[in-house]
Amino acid sequence: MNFDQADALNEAIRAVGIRHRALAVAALAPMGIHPGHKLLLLELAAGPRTQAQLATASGYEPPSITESVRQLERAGLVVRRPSPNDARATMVELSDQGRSLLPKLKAAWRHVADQTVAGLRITTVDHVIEVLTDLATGLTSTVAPTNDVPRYRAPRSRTR
Amino acid sequence: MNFDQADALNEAIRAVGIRHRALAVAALAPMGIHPGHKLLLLELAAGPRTQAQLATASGYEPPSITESVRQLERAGLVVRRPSPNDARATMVELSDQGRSLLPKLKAAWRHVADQTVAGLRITTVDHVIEVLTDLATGLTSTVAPTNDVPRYRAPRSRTR
DNA sequence: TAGAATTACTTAGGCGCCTAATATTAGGCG
DNA sequence: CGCCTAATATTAGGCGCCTAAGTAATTCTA
Repeated sequence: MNFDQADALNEAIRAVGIRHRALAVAALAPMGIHPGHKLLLLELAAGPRTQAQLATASGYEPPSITESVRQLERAGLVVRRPSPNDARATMVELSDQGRSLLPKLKAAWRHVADQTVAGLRITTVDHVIEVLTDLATGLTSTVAPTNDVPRYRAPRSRTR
Repeated sequence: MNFDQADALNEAIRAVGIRHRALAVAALAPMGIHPGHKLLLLELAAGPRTQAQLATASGYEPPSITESVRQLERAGLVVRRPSPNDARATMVELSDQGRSLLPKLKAAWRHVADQTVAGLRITTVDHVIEVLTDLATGLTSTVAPTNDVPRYRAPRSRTR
């Protein structure tokens, strides 16, 4: 690939990412949450989860989960309680308030997608989804093996 | 658009953005710079610029430019000097060291693009560029008018 | 030409997410 | 049973970028 093509590709990805995130932030702000929260809430819609499960599902690191869950709890959207099976783990689940927010959340999420494709000139929505999905799965399989370290390494030992 | 389509689109964009950025970070790290710096260096390759011009060209806010230029200066890639025409403005230009880094920088940038499309299964590179460019330009014209405030508002007055 | 508005940049502080390091619990195995 | 390793969660601190608010210089305008 020549430089101009590469630059066009890279910059388009960067621009799309930034703009899309801006749309998501704007759509979710009225509910008092941000894009990272949305992922967790929608995952919790399927049932209670430990924080480790939330980390895997969302792709965020455990410390980020700790903080986000704390924020969601403070907002009253989520409840934390110790796991009955594992004294290390914390179960997180939607509160009634959190559950009642889901429809509005999904509507906002659809709105973001609609806005994202509203300005298309030469392609169709299906087309965009197809290409982006292909790109995303290709990237996931390309990037992941590069750093074949697990996402979260437990401490090697208690030394020092 | 139904929810599953919307979610697929949104998540694909999110995933592509994250992965792509990870690739860019990895490719630029050996040179001691990060993706935000790259934009500035490549803009400066075309000639000296004021920080305000860099802000407009890169899409970053002036305080971010201040910090990034400071880092690039500390790394010896860039030189700052007062503008001869305007005592408020600072001219930024590449140092010899910065200029000599450009070829490696462009190579890394091409490498990122190559990696990005390496995993494609059902589309071609040209296709991806076409779709993403369409999406990016559509988004720019959709998002920008929403908040039709200039990117950087000077203080209204010296009050209080 | 003097005051008001605008522009260039900086400082201060926040936010979302990260890595490193740590405490605690769980489970495999001699 | 007693280790040793792995897993869960947290604290501490960093990074890139942001907004708000401030200073100083310039331009507009009445």
